[in-house]
Amino acid sequence: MVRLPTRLDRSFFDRGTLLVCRELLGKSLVRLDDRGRRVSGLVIEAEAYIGMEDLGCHAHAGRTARNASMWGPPGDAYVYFTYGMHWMLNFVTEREGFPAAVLIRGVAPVEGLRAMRRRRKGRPLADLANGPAKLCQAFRIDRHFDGHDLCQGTSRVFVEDRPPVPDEAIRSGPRVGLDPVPEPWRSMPWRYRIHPEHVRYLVIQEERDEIA
DNA sequence: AGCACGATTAACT
DNA sequence: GTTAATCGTGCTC
Repeated sequence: MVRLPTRLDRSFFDRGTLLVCRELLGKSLVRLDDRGRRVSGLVIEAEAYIGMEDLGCHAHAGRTARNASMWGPPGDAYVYFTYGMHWMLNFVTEREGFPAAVLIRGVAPVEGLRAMRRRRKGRPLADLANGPAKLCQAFRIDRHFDGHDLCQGTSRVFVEDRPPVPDEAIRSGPRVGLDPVPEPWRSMPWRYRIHPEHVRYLVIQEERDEIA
């Protein structure tokens, strides 16, 4: 029997951030455009940012207009602007009032490759969404989605369930880009990614819709 | 009002 | 390996 993919609901995100981060790997990030067309890809890399104690987390300096979404309910988006040109997509985790989120750092394109390539100025498949700012370009995600409820039925950005990825296919290590952050936060192994060989296998399962 | 910085990327040498 | 791009944000004056 064929099961239609189901959208992850709030209970998925209302758990420990490391668990959510780990389990987001292999799920499908979906973006619907204004005509209902799908751009999608499998989450292949993600990082956890957990609470005000975590000196690598934007929440550590307290709540501001920019990072307020992190204190919101699980399943909301936290989208912020950085380096004068880049947007970053996070999913808020844990109970409302506790600031934590998972940064989506990489996606393997599956649907809407043409739209992605247009938005990414004709770059090769491998460079379409293999970075936190790149995937926001490819999926056209910006401040419009900050504080947006991704679990609501009308959301144009959401995550669809997929089978769990086995532990053997997953690597973890220190988070990226935290050079000035003091230990132990700088070295916490809160970055998770799927081994490239297994990504290849998963994408084949998805039957990618267009020729590279 | 001014200023330093950034959970990055692309284009260099 | 290095570095410019580019600007919203948060902090200081």
